[in-house]
Amino acid sequence: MENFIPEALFSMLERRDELSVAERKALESLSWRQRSYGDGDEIIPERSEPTESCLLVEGLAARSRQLANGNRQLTAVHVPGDFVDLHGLLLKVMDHAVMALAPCRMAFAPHSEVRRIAAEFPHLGRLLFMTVAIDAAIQRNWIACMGRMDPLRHIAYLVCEVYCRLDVVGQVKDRAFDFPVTQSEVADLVGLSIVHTNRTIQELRASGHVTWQGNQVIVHDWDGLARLADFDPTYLNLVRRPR
Amino acid sequence: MENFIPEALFSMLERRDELSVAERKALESLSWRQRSYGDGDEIIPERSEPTESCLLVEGLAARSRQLANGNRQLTAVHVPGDFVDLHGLLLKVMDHAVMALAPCRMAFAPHSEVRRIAAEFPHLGRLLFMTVAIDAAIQRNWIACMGRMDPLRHIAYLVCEVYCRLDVVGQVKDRAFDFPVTQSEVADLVGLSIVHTNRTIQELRASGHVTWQGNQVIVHDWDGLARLADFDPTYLNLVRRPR
DNA sequence: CGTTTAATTGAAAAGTATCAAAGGATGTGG
DNA sequence: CCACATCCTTTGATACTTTTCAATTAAACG
Repeated sequence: MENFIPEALFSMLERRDELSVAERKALESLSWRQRSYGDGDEIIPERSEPTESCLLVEGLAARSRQLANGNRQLTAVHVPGDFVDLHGLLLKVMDHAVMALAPCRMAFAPHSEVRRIAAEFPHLGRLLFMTVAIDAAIQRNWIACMGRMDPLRHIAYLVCEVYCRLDVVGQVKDRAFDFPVTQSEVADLVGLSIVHTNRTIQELRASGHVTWQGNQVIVHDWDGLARLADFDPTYLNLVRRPR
Repeated sequence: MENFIPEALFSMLERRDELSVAERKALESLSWRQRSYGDGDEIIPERSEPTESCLLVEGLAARSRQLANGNRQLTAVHVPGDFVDLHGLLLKVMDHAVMALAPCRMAFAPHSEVRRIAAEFPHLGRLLFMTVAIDAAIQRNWIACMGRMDPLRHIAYLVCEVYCRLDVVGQVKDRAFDFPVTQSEVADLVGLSIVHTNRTIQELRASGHVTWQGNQVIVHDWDGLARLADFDPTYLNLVRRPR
């Protein structure tokens, strides 16, 4: 893939710290390989041992864990700009799968090269690993949502988070964004049954803070929604500062 | 603190990869500062901006998130050897607190020095950031437990995980370990009410796989317990290989 | 030995899952 | 353009799980 420029990754990182020209060039210099996936496709299988890190360029993806009882839990959502598989670089064996929630374009770069630029540019390396730490922070919040929030607030929180993360990469227009997931997928995100998820989404609509029809979500009243969900974006680290 | 040797950290890392002499020396050379905490003490406050990373040397700690509705959710347990606050190095502002679940001894090292050795020894840096990725993997599993497992399996899973992690640092003897947490804390770990947690622990005892009296947990039938919890330790990355 | 904290129990209320079915939207082939 | 199939959303009713409230018992501590 000649001359692939990971723009969304730049947005994601530069929202948190400054990237030097050399660092940008280093990221561009990786031998990126691009590939597209259809809705529901498996991007990285559970138990596989990837040799490339992958970056979500376009679309929406999720981490998925299949349980013995047949249930599925989605443990993370990924938006364009997310370096989805740095985890695999550090951990070797996938303990979960990565799947496309919608048609996706992914860009892959060899672990060896990522390791090399991380060693050569320690600050860039820290920024890359920071994205892993941000993923961890997001997951901690999900744990809190699942354990101690009622379904209405939990789903409201999900909307707030996705809104903020999509906004970073310019995918929110006029307080609206595209969220191409079925209610069954939302159920697997929040850990509820489909029926209860449906009723909760209706309740959220009735609260008046959002319109959520088909794949489009419009946030009419951000402050009210954030208050409802007790949403504090600190954990997303949307502050530009030396790291 | 002259000549502090982070033995538990060595065990933790060497269980995953080989440490060179230079890397060990680099870790020993940090200007460690040690401090003790009592049961329930706050080690790192929410919203603080730590300038030191902290390592749990002895005791048991947890990450804690306080919600607006007054509820508390514990999002991680930490055992000796865990570099609890690398997150703070990468993320700057704490989005949660770290607290002592039992009397703890912590060792602190300045972020600047940790950054320096990570840059100077890229492989060691990767291993340190690997611990963040392992924390993330653990949290993903917690999400799956909370969302899609019934309480009995969830608590069984917690026992399996703590067992494995304490075993890495030599804290399991004769299939038994010390687990100095109240049922109210277990409730905040798994996201259930105290009453239901109590009943579930009784159910777990009745299954015959474990004895859990006071602070001592004895696992009589590891295979049975792991089968009950659908526990697969892959995500703990307990395999020694180049990373 | 009294005081406090933690563990345990019972019963009622609230929340959630499951089952079964009915609408709605979309896409295909005739 | 219609008939049909498919997938998703929505609804109602019932069974089950979990929380909450209110006590009681047990253990730890000065």
